Amino acid sequence: MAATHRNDPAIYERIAAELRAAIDSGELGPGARVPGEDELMAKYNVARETARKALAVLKAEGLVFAKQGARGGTFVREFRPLLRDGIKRLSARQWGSGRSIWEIDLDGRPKTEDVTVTVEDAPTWVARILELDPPARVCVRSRRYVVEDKPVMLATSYLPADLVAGSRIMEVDTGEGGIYARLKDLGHEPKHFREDIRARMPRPEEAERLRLHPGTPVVVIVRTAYTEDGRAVEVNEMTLDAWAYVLRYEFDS
Amino acid sequence: MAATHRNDPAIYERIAAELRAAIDSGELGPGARVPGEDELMAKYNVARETARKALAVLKAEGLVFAKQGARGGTFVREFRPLLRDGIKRLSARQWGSGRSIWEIDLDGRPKTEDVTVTVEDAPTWVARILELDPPARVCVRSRRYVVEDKPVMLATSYLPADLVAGSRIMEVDTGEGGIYARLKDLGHEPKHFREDIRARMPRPEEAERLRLHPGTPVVVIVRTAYTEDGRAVEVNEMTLDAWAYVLRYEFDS
DNA sequence: TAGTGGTCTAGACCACGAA
DNA sequence: TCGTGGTCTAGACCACTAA
Repeated sequence: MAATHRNDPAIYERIAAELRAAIDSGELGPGARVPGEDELMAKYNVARETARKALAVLKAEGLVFAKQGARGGTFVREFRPLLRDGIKRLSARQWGSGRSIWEIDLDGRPKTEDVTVTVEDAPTWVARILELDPPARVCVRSRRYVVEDKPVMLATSYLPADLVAGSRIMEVDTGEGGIYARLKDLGHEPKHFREDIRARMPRPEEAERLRLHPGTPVVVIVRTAYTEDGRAVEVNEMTLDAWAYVLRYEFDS
Repeated sequence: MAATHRNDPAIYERIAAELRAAIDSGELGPGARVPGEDELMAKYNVARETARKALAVLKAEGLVFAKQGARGGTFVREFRPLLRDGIKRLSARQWGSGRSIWEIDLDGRPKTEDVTVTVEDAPTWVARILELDPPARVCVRSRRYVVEDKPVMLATSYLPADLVAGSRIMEVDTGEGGIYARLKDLGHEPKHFREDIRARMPRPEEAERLRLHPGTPVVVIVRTAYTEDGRAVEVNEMTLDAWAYVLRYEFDS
C-alpha cells in the first residue's frame, strides 16, 4: 500500500480541491451533477466516509447541495440574488407614495407571510437603542418575506408601545405606505436611518425558517429609524438569506 | 440495544444541540472549553466519529474553534467586531484632511501589509463597471489590513491605467489622503460612491490569507467611485472577515 | 423498487503543541 | 512526552424520493 496520508493535505481535501477546480473552471456549471459518493469511492479508492467528507467540504462552502432519493445526487448551486437598495428605498418619495417599502424593493414580487403583532417586554438591546427604561413595553411586528415560494428574509420591528397604541401599526394590515407612513400620521415621521450589518452562519432555527442550504450565511441588518429631533422610534432586525441578496448603498462624499 | 437512530434527529445533532444550548445560556461563555471528543464519547456512549460530528456542527456554525496539541481542545468563540462606517468615512472632510480613509476607519490601529501595485488587463467585470473596452489596462493595487496581528480584510483597487499613469497612485505610498486625494489632484475627484455587499463562505485561499476559523463567512464589498460627471474612476473589491466587522450606513430619507 | 445520500461503529494511526 | 484533535477504513443499515 502506497504511503497515503503522510504529511500531505488530507485526501478528502485533495478530492474537494479537484471538484472545486472543476466547478470554478465551468466544467461543472450551475445545476450540474457532481460525482456521487460511490463514484468518488471508486475513482479515488477511498472509504465512503472519506468521499463523504470531500463532498461535505464543498457543501460547507456553499458550492454544492445534496438531494436525496433516486435521481438524487449532489449538484452545483447557482447564485441569482435580489438587489436591495438600502438608501433609495427609504426616501420619502418612495414610502410616502402609497407603496410599502418592501414592495418597492423587489418590484412587488415578494410576499409577506406569517405576520404577527404583539406587545412584549423589550429585549435589553432593543430597549437600549430605543432609550427606554426596562422593563419597557414594545410593539413587536414579525414577518417573513417570500419570493417565488422561497423564504428570503425574516424581519422583526420593535416600536415603543405607548407611541403606537391605538394606531394601525398595532394591526396586521398597516395600510398604504406601511408603518413609516403611520408614524408620520402620528407626528413621528422617520427622517434619519442607521443600518448596522453583519454576517454569520445561521442558527438551526433560522436555517429552517429560511430553508437555507448548508454553507449559506445569513446577513443581519439592524435598522434604527430616528425622527428629526433624534428620537429612535423603530428598531428593525432583518435576517437575510445571504445567497438571495446583494445589498447596495449609494451616497455622495 | 435500545433503538437508537430510528426516526429521530441524528445523535450528533442532539449532542450539538445540547452544547449549543449551553453556549447560548452562557453556561459556556466566550473562551470556555467545550467537552472534548473523548468526553462526549463517554458521556453519550457514541463512537469517536459521532462525537466529532457534533463538534463539527458547532464549528461550521462558527460557535466554537479547535486547538490542537496538549492543553488543546475546543473552545467557545467570542465576537468583538470593528465598526466600519461606510458613509461618514468617505466624506470629503475625512479623506481631504490628510488622513487615509482606512486609518480613520479604525482609529489608526490597522496596519497595511503586502501592498502591491501592478498594471494588468482588467478582469471583465471590472472593465464593465469602469466602462472600458477590453482588453483594457488597469492599475491594480492590492493590500491586506491587519489589526493586532490578525488579518481582517483583503482589498484590491482597480483604476484605469491611462488615468493614473505617472501619478503617485502607481507607487506603494500614495501620500496623504490616499488615492482619492491623488485622484482629486488629477482632476478626477470622486464625488459619488456605490457599495454592493454580499456574504458567502470563503474560498480556501481567502480563508488562509485571512486566517479564518471554520464557520466564518466573508463579506464582499465592491465599491465604485464616480466623479461628478458620472465617470467611474475606481473599483475596489474588499473581502472582510465577517467575524471582525460590523458595517454601518447612515442616511436621511 | 432502485439508487442516492445520511448516520453510525470500532478501531487504528497521525499531527500538533504546550509542559 | 502526552493528551488533544485530525484522518481514515470497512462495513452496516436507514431515509428519502423519483420512476
